[in-house]
Amino acid sequence: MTDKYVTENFITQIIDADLASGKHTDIVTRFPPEPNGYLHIGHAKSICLNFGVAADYNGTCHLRFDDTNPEKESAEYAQAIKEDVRWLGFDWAEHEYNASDYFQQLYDFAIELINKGLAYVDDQSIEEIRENRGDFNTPGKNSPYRERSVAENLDLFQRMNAGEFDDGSKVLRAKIDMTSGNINMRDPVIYRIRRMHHIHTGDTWCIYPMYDFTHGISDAIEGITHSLCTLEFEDHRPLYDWYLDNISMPNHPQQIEFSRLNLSFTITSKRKLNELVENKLVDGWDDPRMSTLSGMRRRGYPPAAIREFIKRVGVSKSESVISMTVLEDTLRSHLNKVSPRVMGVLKPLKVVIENYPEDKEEILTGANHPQDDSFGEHDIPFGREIYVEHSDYKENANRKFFRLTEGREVRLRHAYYITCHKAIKNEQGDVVELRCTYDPESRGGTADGRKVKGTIHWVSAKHAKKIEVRLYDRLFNHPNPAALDNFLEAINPDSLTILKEAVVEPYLMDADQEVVYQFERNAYFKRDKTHETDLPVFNQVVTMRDSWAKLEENDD
RNA sequence: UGGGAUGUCGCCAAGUGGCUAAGGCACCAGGUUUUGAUCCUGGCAUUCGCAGGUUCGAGUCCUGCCAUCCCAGCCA
Repeated sequence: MTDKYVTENFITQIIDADLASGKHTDIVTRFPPEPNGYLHIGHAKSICLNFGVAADYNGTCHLRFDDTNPEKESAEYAQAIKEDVRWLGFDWAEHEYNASDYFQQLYDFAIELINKGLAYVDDQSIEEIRENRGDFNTPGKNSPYRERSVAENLDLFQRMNAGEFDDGSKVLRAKIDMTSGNINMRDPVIYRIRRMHHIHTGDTWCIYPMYDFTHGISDAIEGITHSLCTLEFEDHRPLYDWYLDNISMPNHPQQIEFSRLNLSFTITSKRKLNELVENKLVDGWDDPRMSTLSGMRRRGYPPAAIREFIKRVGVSKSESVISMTVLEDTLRSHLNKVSPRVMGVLKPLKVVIENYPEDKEEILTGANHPQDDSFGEHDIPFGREIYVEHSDYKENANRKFFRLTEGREVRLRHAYYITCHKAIKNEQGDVVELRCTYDPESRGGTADGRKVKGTIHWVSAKHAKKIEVRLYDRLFNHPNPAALDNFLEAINPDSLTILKEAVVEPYLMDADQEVVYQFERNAYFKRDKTHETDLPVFNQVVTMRDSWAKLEENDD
């Protein structure tokens, strides 16, 4: 059960019923992006659902580019989409298609509709068509060209295709019902004239089919059994069905709609994401704060964690906004199991251990994972001078603060007990160094049974490797930025913090740079390969849960 | 105002007329712990948008109302 991609939901119930009734024996789904932008977390839901359902039912999932509008599409986007889908962990094998592969068949089906008297060429202008479509309260008016003969429509449509008419001067429309309550059924446009170079068909066509006409027929051609899409297409379904019912097509896929994924404090609108990039509010489409798959990849989100997140969220028809904490918890619980531990100090404070010999050096060992021995262990150099986290010292600490303060003993992780005796301040009064002593007998821990509550992380000053660390917070301060008049006003000015003084133990720099490491007591980090400066850059994936911070907050 | 949909705990989400309304996140309280992490234990909806009705029995069926979302591209 747990090895499935998708938990039971209303869609899998439909599939189960279709399998039980014998309507289908093999399940075929499809992920149909338009190659006009980058994929984001919302697409991840569709990808995981379509590919996941196919995998769970031992079926097939096609990747189909919905490239019916050459105006907005590019091969670069298509390439990026393929990379993202693969990265998420899915494989369409040989089933990569384009809606444009079917342009000839689509054209022939349009001819069939004309021959059946179900489609006509309309000469009305775009404004007239809009005008005559009516609105929610007013039924539409039939086009004056609606009753043209089949022969005339055939002639005109063929000439549209031959390039005899200007862009926008004519369209092919389905003859359905201009008074329908469903505006999609008020003689929808099937083909428009648009002289534009297409990423796959080049200049062979000057007429392009519309989404509604193309999608269902493409599904049917490919033998898709269940065509899963988002809620806003619900009232397109009658049209999807109408086209398939009125052409010579034996199979009829079932369109099923589910609700989009919305994540609190984030944005998933192509237009708005683009605005962030254009206005240089982020460092490109793959900025680690972006909700794009490329951004999450660069941030260090493991694909398996994203899949798990989508699985946890479930599939339904109710509009929902998933709390960011669900994503964070999924990330943490995944990372906790797979991340090797390492010590890194983000904001270093020097500690001199006065009773540790000047020239002495020791190699200690630390487990790579506290609960899983199979991760092994690694060497950690120790010496007289070390760095500890600045926040692990507090001048006036209460009893609940079990870290460094004058006279208090703490444990250095994987090392000795030290006791702080004195804090050295600079002229401004900032603490710049701590003088401590260590207990040589305390290595390994238990010593004489003293109770030492606090254990802090550290890095040997002599062996420390400097790195740049980038901490990320939510990009927006508002739980639903998309709902704002101007979402840019909700931008969190502190979404990125760059730390250039951070140090890590040498082991990290020798280890695999592809994996996400836990800097103990801090957060999970992954090496940024894309935009490095003079120092190695590490991106914060997600922080650890911090009940101390919560405690402090509640005390205030 | 027409058409389509949705309303179960702060956020998701099971539930398909019959034992005490799953589970996750969040939150709260405790325990273990060389990460204030992890892990473990316990708490957290007398009630399912509201009001009626059917039934021995309703979150599940019926009626009415209310709220929210989507639709008037030659976009997808």
